[in-house]
Amino acid sequence: MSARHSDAPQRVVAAAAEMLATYGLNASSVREVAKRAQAPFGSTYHHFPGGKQQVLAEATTLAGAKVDALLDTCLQGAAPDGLSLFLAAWRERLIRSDFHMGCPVLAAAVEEPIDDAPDDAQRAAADVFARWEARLTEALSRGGRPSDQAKGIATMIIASIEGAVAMSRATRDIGPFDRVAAQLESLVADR
Amino acid sequence: MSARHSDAPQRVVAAAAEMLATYGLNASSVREVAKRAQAPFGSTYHHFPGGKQQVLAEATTLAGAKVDALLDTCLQGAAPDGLSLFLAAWRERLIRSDFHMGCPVLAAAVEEPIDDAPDDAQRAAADVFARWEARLTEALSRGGRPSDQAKGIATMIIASIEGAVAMSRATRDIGPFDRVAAQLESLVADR
DNA sequence: GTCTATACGAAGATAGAC
DNA sequence: GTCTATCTTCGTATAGAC
Repeated sequence: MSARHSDAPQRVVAAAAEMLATYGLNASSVREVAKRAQAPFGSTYHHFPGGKQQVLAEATTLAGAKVDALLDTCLQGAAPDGLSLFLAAWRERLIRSDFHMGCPVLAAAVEEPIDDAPDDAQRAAADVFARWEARLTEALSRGGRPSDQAKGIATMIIASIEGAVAMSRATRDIGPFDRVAAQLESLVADR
Repeated sequence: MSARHSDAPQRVVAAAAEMLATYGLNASSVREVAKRAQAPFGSTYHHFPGGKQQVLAEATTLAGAKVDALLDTCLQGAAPDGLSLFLAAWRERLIRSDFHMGCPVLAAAVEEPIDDAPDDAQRAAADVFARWEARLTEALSRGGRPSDQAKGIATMIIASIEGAVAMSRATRDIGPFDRVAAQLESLVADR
């Protein structure tokens, strides 16, 4: 089952997601992304006619889908245990990258184009956030939470993890992340 | 009491903080910052020999100090009420900017230099986060929280507000921020 | 279809006129 | 001290050779 076409475009999108996580949106140049994907620079505009905007929007969507799949896996069990698994995965990512890798979706969310460009990556980030919220809300409801409470807690989980990852990155200290993780586990266990 | 020297450097730092909040670190060019500060471009390197790194690090520190002062003002009263005031200020900022302005400190935290540059802005962000945590921890302790609980809650407050602001920006919807605010008020009121 | 070579603008930073 | 003009590098994007 070999691919009919080159899989360079997939590698490009994956490399873009990695760059987003560490360097942010503006610093993730098409040149450098192609270089890290070991793909020729010129072909990028053949596979991605929308240029940089398209590459980074697709990278944001891909990264969001990966996290969504992880969430799905973690949340098969009971809600508190599932959250712990998810938190452990984020903790591992921070440690393994020596606090250099954050969340690519957050990167797309906080950098707007300086002119009035279409801002596709930020829209992709909005969709991803909504998807994560929906998945967590559903899991919390399944776990017995009234659905109005569930949505608030779901948003809180996403927001605080995003913030905690950023704080731990900046301080190069797992402390902030661990403190937020403890608060979240207490919040979800509570009833 | 006129200033002996021009106050252009101060305007430059303030303009840099504004750009950080909306466009992020990499997009905040020295040229554009000087232009918005109505300061001549060439003088920037006279006042800031450290170049872009120095301008944005100082902008991060300044923005952090402003928020710290706001926190201080809000937290003069009781802890739950003080938090509400602080949340209201952030909510206002999101709405007034039509969801375009986020937190400049977060911007400095999540964008690393692509080479192995000194990364002064990120270090400044780390200091700011630590300062905010300390201020909130102290206020919560004053409010009667055991100090081990206080620090965890303080970190949670900062992380979740940062994440919520980013989520509301991306989705152009105050919903995420309001849900997190409600969760935080319940967390702090709880005992 | 795939990629090299290039156009064009904007970035960071500096030299040197005033 | 203050700022204009410029150097160099790197960005996005594309034209056109293979």
